[in-house]
Amino acid sequence: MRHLKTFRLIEAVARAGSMRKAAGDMNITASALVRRINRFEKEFGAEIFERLPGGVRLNPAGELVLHHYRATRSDLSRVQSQVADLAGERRGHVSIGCSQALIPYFLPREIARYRGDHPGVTFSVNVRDRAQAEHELASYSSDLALVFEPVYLVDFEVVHVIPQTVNVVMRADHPLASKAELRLRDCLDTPHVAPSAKYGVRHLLDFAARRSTRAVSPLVETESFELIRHYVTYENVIGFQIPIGLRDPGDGSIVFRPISERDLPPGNLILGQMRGRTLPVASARFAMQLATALKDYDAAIRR
Amino acid sequence: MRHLKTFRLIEAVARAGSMRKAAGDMNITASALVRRINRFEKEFGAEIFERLPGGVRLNPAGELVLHHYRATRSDLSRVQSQVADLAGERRGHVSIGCSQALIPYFLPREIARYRGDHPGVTFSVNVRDRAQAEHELASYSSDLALVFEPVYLVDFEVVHVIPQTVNVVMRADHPLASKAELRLRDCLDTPHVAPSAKYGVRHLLDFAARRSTRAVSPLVETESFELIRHYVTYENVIGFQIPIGLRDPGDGSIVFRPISERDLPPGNLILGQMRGRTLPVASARFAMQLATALKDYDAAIRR
DNA sequence: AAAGGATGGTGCATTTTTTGTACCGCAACG
DNA sequence: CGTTGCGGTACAAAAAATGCACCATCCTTT
Repeated sequence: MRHLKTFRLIEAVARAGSMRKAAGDMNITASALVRRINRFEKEFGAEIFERLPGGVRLNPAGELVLHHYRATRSDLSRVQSQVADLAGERRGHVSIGCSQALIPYFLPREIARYRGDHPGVTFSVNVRDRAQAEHELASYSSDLALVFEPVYLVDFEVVHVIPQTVNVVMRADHPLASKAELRLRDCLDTPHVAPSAKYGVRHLLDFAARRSTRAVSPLVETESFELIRHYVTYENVIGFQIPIGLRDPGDGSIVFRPISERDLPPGNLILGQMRGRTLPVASARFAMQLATALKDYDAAIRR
Repeated sequence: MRHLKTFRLIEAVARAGSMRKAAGDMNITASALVRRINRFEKEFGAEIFERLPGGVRLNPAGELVLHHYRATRSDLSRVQSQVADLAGERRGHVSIGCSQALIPYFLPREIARYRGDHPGVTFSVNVRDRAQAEHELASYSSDLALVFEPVYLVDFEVVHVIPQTVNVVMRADHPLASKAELRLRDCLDTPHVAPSAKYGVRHLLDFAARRSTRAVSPLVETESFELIRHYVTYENVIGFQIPIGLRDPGDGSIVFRPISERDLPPGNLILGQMRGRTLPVASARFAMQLATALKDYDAAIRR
């Protein structure tokens, strides 16, 4: 779409922080770019950039314009995919920002299942912490977010939610493995590995620990749940993860046990989108599939 | 905004039903227009118009594109007015589609009051029946609708609602003028003037009459409530209108009496906008003012 | 303090894009 | 069976966007 070229340039300038750099990025001359920007500002009726010594920066008006542009672009591609859909082509693209727990089992299975029905649809899947995931929805960088314990920004709209109890992960020969359900104090008294503060699991643990005037003091703190899952097989300590990110290998190499709800209320695993946005058909349909899959999963682990 | 020129052309073609006519309307050559449309369809990836012998017509994909364009244009002008607002200029434009009852007293007063605070803001006010008013919201032709007994299309979002009882309008020397409240049967037994079927007042009357196996049989049927209001001063018959469109002149030339709620439930006077749309600042602010004005008005006529 | 380098901005020639003119093939209509 | 109006196209003219060389300004470095 040629019409939107100026907006792409504006976006490039905002990103680069300098017209000359942006010109280089977009393979045009600085002069051409400067004139486009200036002409746009004149037509628009207001300046979009602050001119600073050493570069430019978006002013508040520019932020609004950029947001408008992103909304427009997203809506146009929605229209395109909708048209392709009614032409029977069933193509499109779905982009998801999600928590790490969804990466190993849940999302791959669901994506594969969806692509089984609609081979023309492509996906981008990116791991994001809960704040990032919501921010990317607001900037139209993602269509969907599937995150544990989101921070609930204003533009976040819940599509589906299931509760998830934090589980302890450990080797089968760990002393705590014999119990069916663990108390929080047992976990805190035992050497443990934990995710860093920006993750929902840690947030719940910290909150519950504070309530009993205790503290989470991990011997290894990491941003990677994959590391946690593997670390407990190398040193006989415990880790934490939510059930949807876990699967019993069956060989007893690792087991997982829920933490009692008396100590730690279940957190919410939430599928969300940007408030008020009409998603492209493919994303909307995939969101529906995810919602029912989450519902079925939740029903399954409760029986 | 030059970028949106192609869309304006598409709109013109859709309206004219023919490329050559549209080219004339837009003061360009048919060939230029044809190429723009064709190039757009190629870039967009689908045809937008059906080519018929004798002209063209939007296909479903084209309807989607046109809708996208209108949404984009509306959002851009919203951004512009928002920018103007944060620059302290307080200018903008508000367009309203409303029922006739709002024309003589309520809207002029509210608009004048608003313009007292914000002289830079301009208005368009158009009388529309309830179906039209809602349709114009959906096509971004109006920002707000203020209608009696709307038909409630899917995209209609209620901002504020107050009940309004249908009143009988007549001269002070009419036999029915002596009663404080009228029964429906008295009205139907008396020669009466009524609005045509597409208006909410008539809809309520018809509905109530059917319930008592009667019928509204007006001796004059009109689309103009102004005519009704004046007609009853020339021939001693009764007419109908809702209170917000009436004001006691004080000289006894006309009086109005409510129809008993036992016979005719109050209808709803509703302020609405398009669902999910972010209005320009001026329109949003005026909508808030209207909402409180309606609330105050309703409280006043109840005491 | 002077020099150097990077920034946004501008005049002018050049290239790319868009438009206008003239024309074609086609279908409906009288 | 020609006429009329339709969408579509080749080619030249007009218009717009771009690239190049250059300027004034500011900050950093020497």
